[in-house]
Order: sequence, then C-alpha cells, then structure tokens
Amino acid sequence: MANNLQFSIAVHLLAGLACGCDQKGITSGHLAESVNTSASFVRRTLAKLSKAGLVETATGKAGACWLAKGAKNISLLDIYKAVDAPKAFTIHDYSEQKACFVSCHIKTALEKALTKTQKAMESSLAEISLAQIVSDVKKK
Amino acid sequence: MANNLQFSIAVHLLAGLACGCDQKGITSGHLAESVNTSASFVRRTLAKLSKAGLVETATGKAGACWLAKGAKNISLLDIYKAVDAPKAFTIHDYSEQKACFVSCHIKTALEKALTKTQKAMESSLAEISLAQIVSDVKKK
DNA sequence: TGTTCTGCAACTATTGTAGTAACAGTTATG
DNA sequence: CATAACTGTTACTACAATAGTTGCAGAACA
Repeated sequence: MANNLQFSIAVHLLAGLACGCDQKGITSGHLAESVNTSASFVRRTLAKLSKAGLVETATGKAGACWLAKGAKNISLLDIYKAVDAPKAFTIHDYSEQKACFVSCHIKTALEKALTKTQKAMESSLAEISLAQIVSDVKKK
Repeated sequence: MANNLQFSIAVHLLAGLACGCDQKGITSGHLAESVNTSASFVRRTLAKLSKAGLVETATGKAGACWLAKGAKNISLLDIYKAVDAPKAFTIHDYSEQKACFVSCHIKTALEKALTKTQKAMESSLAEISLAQIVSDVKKK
C-alpha cells in the first residue's frame, strides 16, 4: 500500500463500464465485486471520475453509472488527472541552509527537471485511450 | 511524506558533491547540513548511490565521499534507478473474479500501459544530466 | 591508542492510503 | 404514501511505507 492504487482501480472501473458488462448501467456494488473491494470505496473513486466528467451517475433506487463519453474519447491522462495521481517524483521540502547555495537553489533546478519528466509521462498517457485498454482486455 | 523523497534528496546530494562545495571529499555530516537531515540518513542514501557506482567513499578517520564519474556522465535516470524510485503508477493486486473477464485480464492491459509510460518517463530522465542540474543551480 | 569517520542494522514516529461504517438524500416501485 | 435500493459524503480505523533516530562495529589516520 502507501502507493497510490486509485489510478489503476479507476482504469479498471472504467474498463468495466466500457465493456458494458451488460446493459446501460451498473451499480457500484456490482463494480465492487469485479475490483474486489467495498462498494463505498468504489463510489469514492467514482465520485472523482464523475467530477471530471468521465462518468455519469443516477441516484435513487435504480441508481447506476455509465461512461459519459465513448471509450475512444477517454485517455489514460484524463483518468490520471481525474484521480489526482502523484507526480513522477516528489521534491523534498527542507528549509534552506543559507550557507550552502546548492541547498538554496536545488529546488528550482529540480522543478525544472520534474516539469520536463512529468510532461513526457503525461503525453505518453495521453496516447493511450480507454478503448485501447478494453481491446487489450478482450484480446485475451 | 509516504511519498518517495529519496530521489530528490539523492540529486541534491550529488549536486552538492558535483559543485565541489570545496575540496575533493565531503563528509556525510557536511552533506547532512545542506539537506538538513541526519548524517546517518545521508549515508543510507549514499550507500545506494555507491552501490550503483555513482559515488566513491573512503572509510576511516579522513573518511569522505566524492563523485565516481564526471557530472556530465551521470543522468537523472542513473540516480532514479540507483535509489530504486517508484514506478510511474502502481497496479493493484486484487484477486481475480472469475465471473468477470475484465477483472481477469485488466492486469496485463495495465502492465502494457505502464511499460510504455515508464519508458517515456525514463528516457526523459536519461536526457537530463547532473551537470545540467548543477548549471541550473549555479545560474541562480 | 584514541579519534573520527563510514557502514549497517534495529528501532520509533509519521502520515498517506486502503478499507469500513454510518447516515442523509433521492427515486423507482408496490 | 411507504418501502426498498441505490448514490454521495463524511468520519473513522487499520496498515504499511517512509523519514528520521540511535547505536555500534570496523577502518584509517595522527
């Protein structure tokens, strides 16, 4: 644990919805079975996806959820941002030691490197669509 | 916390060594001041870098450490691998629900996506050398 | 021989995340 | 209208990874 699983869980959930495991709507309880966790945790993740406009939900007795767009129009980057997954790496946050100029300026240098790396990672994610994932799943 | 800071700390340490804050060797205690942590923690990180062949150390009273190669020949990817930093994202590890084929096959689909993304991230890190970081630090 | 460093291992504390539980709000349905 | 079944949200517990500390054996040098 301690590592962020929400991203892969979110992809799992969306893949499940995209496969249209059945009709037009699936309940969180149903999804929870597939991911093997509690319905409540599914809903928490789903809530973020919903806020990001990737899924739509209906409340009430016949409550359910479904994809808000076609699987082709959802990239892994959309999902990555929706669940607020962690950056490529984290910059430490020690107080600066004035006597050492490395200590004082390393942060900006690291930020520059992080920006570049993050961009590379995100554009890679952007190239993968949910439809691609679904087709990989079905291929097996 | 809980996030992995060792990578950025390692870069900080190496940048300190590369700047040759002074003579040819620096003690872990000295480095610790710059990073603002204990000497022992610095040594733990340094040990990984040493195993990866990025720094060399001397024991004994006049113990110290210094870069094993020129800063131009050390990439952030070398450092990333040396400290065993986490992957771009983590794949969840739930037991498969045989009734749901998404559950059974999502893992391989995710692995494929992870491989691609990881590669993008690593090649981005490979393009940044420690010398680049040092020059950014000095520029300020 | 004593000092001062590294190297290593064991330990504690912190904290982010998974996972659970509970409850109010909503809407089909009988 | 009452009930049942779902969502949405918050508060809580449990756990595990990491930062940070401490202590000690071993090495080198004066």
